[in-house]
Amino acid sequence: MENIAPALLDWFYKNRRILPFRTDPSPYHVWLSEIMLQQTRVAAALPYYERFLRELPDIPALAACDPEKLHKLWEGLGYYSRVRNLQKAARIVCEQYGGDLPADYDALLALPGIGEYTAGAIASISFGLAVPAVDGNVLRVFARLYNDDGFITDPAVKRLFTARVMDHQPPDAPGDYNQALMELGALVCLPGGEPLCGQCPLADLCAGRKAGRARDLPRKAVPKARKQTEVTVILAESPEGWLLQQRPPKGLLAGLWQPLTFEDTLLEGPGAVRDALEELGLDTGDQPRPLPGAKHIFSHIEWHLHLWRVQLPAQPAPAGCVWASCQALREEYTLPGAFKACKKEMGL
DNA sequence: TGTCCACGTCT
DNA sequence: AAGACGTGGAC
Repeated sequence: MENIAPALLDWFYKNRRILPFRTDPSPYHVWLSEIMLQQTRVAAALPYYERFLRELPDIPALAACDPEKLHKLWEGLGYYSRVRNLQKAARIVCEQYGGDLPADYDALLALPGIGEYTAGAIASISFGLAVPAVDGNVLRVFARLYNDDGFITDPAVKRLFTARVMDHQPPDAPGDYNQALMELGALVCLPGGEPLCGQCPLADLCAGRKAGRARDLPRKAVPKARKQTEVTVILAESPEGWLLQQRPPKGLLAGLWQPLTFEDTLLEGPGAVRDALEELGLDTGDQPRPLPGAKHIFSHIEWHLHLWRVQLPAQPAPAGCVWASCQALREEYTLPGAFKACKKEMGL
């Protein structure tokens, strides 16, 4: 196939979006933006990006940040391990590389939270190294360009596509080329529905378009059904504030805070709720009152939330729990989006 | 309402 | 190799 880079780069220089991490593509800026943009849309990530850099303008500041504050800066973005790995990596960078990211693909790849895609993005965009940066956009563009039926969820298919990406990469502009492919996927070679082939600089070269199959590509495996889970949440209030507990350090929503939550558990009726409170050694007060249910969908689990509200007398918080005022809840404790309905009920 | 985006990284 | 890991917005 004819080399796509000339037409692609020409299009990119005329049509690319002005984004903050492009205005100053320092290694730290590109790193942070790429981590934030994993599984997250540009529009959703931008306000987080600006605030994060205001609070933590460089890698040493990130390394030194209080982990609880770090969670707070990420609250609402999801995949919280991303920000924990970001800090782990920042500390390694400070200890091993004097606070600057290494200009080396393999060294980047070895850092926590940096996989093939992110290592390639930083190496090519910030350091000008001739390596690939293949994300979902690029896989879609190449599935169509080559009219390739392979499942892009298959690692072997990804390797083949990556080799093709490198076949077209100009040695003097690897970063622009990688970004141009992603930008084309984001603005023109759109997922689902109808790609905007009329605006595509590669339309004449595109085998998928020629075959009338662009909209059917890429192919991917059928996703597994989500596990359905019943979850009971008790919003317990005392004169000291709301009762919060911290989640375990591993697994789903690790280390984040929540109201009293019983996963895989359906407490039926106020009697069962009161028993659960007494089980924790709490002095129960008024009769627990049921609230409207709620649903939260994770990528792999569906929570059916059963909410209760109860007023308790002033007393010490059980082990692993705290009483938190609304202000403390806003400023210090990170509650994941799964508890959106609870936050509303608690006046947050 | 349900599906897709959303391969990204770690285990 | 395959499952774990969040969220919100478009359609």
